[in-house]
Amino acid sequence: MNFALIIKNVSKHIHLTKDEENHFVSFLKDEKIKRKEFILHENEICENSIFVTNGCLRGYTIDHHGFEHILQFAPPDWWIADMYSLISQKPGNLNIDAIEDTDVLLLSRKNQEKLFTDVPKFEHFFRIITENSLVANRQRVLDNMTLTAQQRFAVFCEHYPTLIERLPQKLIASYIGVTPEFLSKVKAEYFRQR
Amino acid sequence: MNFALIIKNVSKHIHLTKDEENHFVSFLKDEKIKRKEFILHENEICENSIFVTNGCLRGYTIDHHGFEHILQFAPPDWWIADMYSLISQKPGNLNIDAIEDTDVLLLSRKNQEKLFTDVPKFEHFFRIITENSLVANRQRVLDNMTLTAQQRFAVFCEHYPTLIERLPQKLIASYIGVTPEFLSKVKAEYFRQR
DNA sequence: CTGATTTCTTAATCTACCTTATTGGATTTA
DNA sequence: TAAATCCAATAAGGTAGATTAAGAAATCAG
Repeated sequence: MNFALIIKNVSKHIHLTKDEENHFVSFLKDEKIKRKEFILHENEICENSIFVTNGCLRGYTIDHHGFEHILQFAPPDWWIADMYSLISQKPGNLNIDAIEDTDVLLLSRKNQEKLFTDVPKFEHFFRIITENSLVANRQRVLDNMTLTAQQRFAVFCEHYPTLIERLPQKLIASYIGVTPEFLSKVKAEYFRQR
Repeated sequence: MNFALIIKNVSKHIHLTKDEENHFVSFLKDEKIKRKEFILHENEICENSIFVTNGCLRGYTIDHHGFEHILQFAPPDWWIADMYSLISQKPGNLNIDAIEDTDVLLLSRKNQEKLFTDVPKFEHFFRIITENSLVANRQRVLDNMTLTAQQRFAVFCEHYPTLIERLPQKLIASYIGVTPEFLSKVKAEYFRQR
């Protein structure tokens, strides 16, 4: 099992001793998810914070017309969870499935809490990444209110260049909040303009 | 100076001794903001987490057509800040001004950091409220993608009944992401339907 | 390798919401 | 108390993006 990536991820914000590293990884469980398989369904209770080491996940809801709306992609080195359900331990509205065959590490809510008491630095770590995530989400709310579809596509291209190559276009459409048909049009215009 | 409200707010998530309470409030600075006065302008660096004890603030951006888009209201018992700027200590894009004459308590970034080392429980507290805020923002992203203007208005009514009475309609329009004219129409239909 | 399925593109029509404008009432300010 | 400003409501024309449909291209499973 390869913990190098998650250790590097954590080390961006806190410094760990060898003992603390070992203690941390002992709380993790690894899992493999095949393309199109789910790791969380809506109406389930989310038990884990999920860290992606390989492949790519997506978190999305389905509206009452049956359309999918993607809240988040999780390529390698990213965390994903249904935060509402994870915190409240009530059934959530997020589906998480694999866009490609994917390897993940799972940190259960219980283990996370133990980790916080055993190694308080981790409380600091999760505060920081939660803050960063909050900042990104607030900006996304504003972008969705102030920008046109074309501008949102441009922002996505700048912000997630690796995802642009990796993802089918209709998933990007579902993330920026337009239909695949309209994104196709928007994209054609966007590239004509340069 | 009245610290009862902020102590009660903090006590929702952590338990403080008398000493810790006193230590905490010694870090706070109080300020009064008149209606229409600013406490933060865009392109400034946000130095404080702001806690409202009285009145009401709003956080918003201005787009390149000069239209305002409200990200957040802060009635009494709420925290507000330009999280991006506060964390990065770079110039932000949020304006924060007062909708009514408002009393606030300010916790500077520096004092907050001191607080975390002096009383680690506060790191826990801020992790929790940041998580809650993240959950609300993620849901807002999804609501904006999946709901019609009328449904978003209904959600706002349910979620913030006190604000509905308190705020002029055009501010609610600016929060849910429609023009005041369209909200007027939407609202008329909404109430006709019950 | 091949048929099946998924994905992308284009185009015509449609609709939720925007823009602009006007009116009258309510609040603020002088 | 007047004047100025702000605010809610309504209406008509305009636009970004949705819907539907259908063919082309790419990808996948056997």
